[in-house]
Amino acid sequence: MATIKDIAQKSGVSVATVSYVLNNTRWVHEEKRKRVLEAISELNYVPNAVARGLRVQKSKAISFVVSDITNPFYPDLAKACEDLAQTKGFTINILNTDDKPDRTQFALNQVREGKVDGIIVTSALEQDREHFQKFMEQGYVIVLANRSVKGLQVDSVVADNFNGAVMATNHLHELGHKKIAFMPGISGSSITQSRMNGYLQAMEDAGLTIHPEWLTSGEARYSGSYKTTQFLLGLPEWKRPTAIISLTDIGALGVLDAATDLEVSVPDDLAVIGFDDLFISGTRSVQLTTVKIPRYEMGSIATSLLMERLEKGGKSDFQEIVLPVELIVRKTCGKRKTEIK
Amino acid sequence: MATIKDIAQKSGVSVATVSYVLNNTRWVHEEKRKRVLEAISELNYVPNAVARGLRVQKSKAISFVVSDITNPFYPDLAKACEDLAQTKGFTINILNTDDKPDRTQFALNQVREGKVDGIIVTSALEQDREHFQKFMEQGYVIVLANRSVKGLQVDSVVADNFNGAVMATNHLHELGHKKIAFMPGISGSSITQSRMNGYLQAMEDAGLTIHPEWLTSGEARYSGSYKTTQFLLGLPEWKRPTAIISLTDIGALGVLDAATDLEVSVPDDLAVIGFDDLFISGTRSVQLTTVKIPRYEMGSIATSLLMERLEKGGKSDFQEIVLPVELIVRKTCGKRKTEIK
DNA sequence: CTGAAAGCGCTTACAG
DNA sequence: CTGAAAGCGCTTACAG
Repeated sequence: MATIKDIAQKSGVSVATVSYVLNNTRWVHEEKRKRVLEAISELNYVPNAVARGLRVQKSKAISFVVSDITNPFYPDLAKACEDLAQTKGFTINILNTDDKPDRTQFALNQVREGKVDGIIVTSALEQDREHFQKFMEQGYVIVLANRSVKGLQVDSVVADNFNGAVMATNHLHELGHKKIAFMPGISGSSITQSRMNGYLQAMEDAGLTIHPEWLTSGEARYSGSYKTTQFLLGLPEWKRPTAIISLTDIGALGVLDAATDLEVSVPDDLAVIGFDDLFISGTRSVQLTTVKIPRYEMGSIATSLLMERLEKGGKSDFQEIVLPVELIVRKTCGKRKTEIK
Repeated sequence: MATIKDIAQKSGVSVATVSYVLNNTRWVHEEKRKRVLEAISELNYVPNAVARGLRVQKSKAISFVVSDITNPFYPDLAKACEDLAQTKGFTINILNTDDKPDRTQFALNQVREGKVDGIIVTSALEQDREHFQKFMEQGYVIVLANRSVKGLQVDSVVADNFNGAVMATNHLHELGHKKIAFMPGISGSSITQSRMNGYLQAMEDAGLTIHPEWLTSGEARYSGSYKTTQFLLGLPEWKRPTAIISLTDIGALGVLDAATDLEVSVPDDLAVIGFDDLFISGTRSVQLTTVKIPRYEMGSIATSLLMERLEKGGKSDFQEIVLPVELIVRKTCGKRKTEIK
């Protein structure tokens, strides 16, 4: 592998000059410039990014931290991140945490080690607060996407989860439902919290009462939601929900399948709403009514925030961006008001 | 940020000694050792990976190159890659190519720049052959997963696509189908090629004739497959297929939706088989019969192959691993033989 | 307009 | 058992 030294020798200039033409960072005599360029192409030279990184103390890489890239919610975020990062010459590292705090710590370490310049975390938990706080105090940069952390001063972008849940609940209420269950995900996630609050608020505003069983977690995943639905549908009729709001579309798929297996028909006997609007949800086979979360946009904005922060530095003027959501009405809630006992 | 020098000073030893205790690479007097460790924890020191990387000429990172991480086929591969890489202390870079050759070139450059030690490409195309060849001749390491490149000497892992297609075709034939269409994806991909060959072979063995229209591409995506299905189903009855093999499950979803919209019922009037066995395919709403591709295993093996090659080096003894596939019979092909005209 | 040299933060022969 | 020093491949003040 040729190095800058080889190029300098071959073209009879100093390594400094080679560096200058490489980076176009100061005027070089045309003649020399040409010789350098020739040597570069002849020796098939490509500058070593690690050496450069060490010298300028920048890696031109960022980490994208996610609980599980296998969850169809996240790839869009990751894609957006890469699309944008790439235009700025950044490379992206992906890191699955499985929502385990020590994996998140590991992610923070990547920037401490200088492997990446900053980090986007989509899997923040309440219990990460102190670690993030300390991390930022040390001058490292982080931006939160998707999940936020209460009381933490940091750049972040989240969906308007509260209102999404309000919209979902109201929609069901307008359709005549009174027994509406809300199926939360893991605790410590701001998403569960905000959506639950929206649901609670809307239920109260509608004058509807809530049975504690209606708040049983489905872990936001397929199988958890499947099981919780079995439980919910097995409740005595007076408190058996006629509608279920699932924290995610993937969870809603579990709800739908449990209903199918129990032979309760959707939307006639059970209405279901998800969150996310995954590709699959719009498919003829599924036709799930759901609250659409603008994932690509979220990833894009998170990346911009990170880039900005990387440029300007500092620990103030943090931005918290809340993206509007949209209720996508499809076929899992019924199209018209039907009498519900 | 503390450096190794700070630690050396604070604990009154040489930087060499600090390095040795850090890496546990030679015996250090217990006393000093303790002082070093103390200094490290007091100053919150974490070694700079970039400096280390420059010195040892290894980045401890690999790239995972994919056409589109947003395609639900790939995250499992990426996850497997990260899971395994992580145990070896490697970090993983993700890179979407959109099947554009220049993006693949860009990926190769990451290793030329020393940003990563090697690269796993899941998006290889026939037209990449020369570039890969040259790349490997320069001593860089690459392993192919999912898609292979004919005539290229390289470590690789692919599914047994030929037999998968044979199994799918035979299954349909046994069910009584004679007019079986096969919907290819993009050209240049070994997947389309192998599966098409399997289909062709099985059709011939069954003594079935093929109309050229039956080989119209669906681009392996939802909308392309949707359109191609409209076309196929619009053919005059004597050559309208009664069964469609889609190159992917995502494509099969498009086939299914087109059928629904055209009011041809599955499996009664149309049988469909996909490839992949995505999570969604097993769902009650879909119940797609499909050829299962062991994605996680594939990602895992690709990563092992890369790690091995990184350790032993060399340009010989390349391994080509072919993973067995499995036909998962669900509901889109009919359960029993029905008479088909 | 251009070059010699310091230095980024490590590891690792080499010498003692 | 331990340290001084070279060197990985760059960039960038500094001097001319």
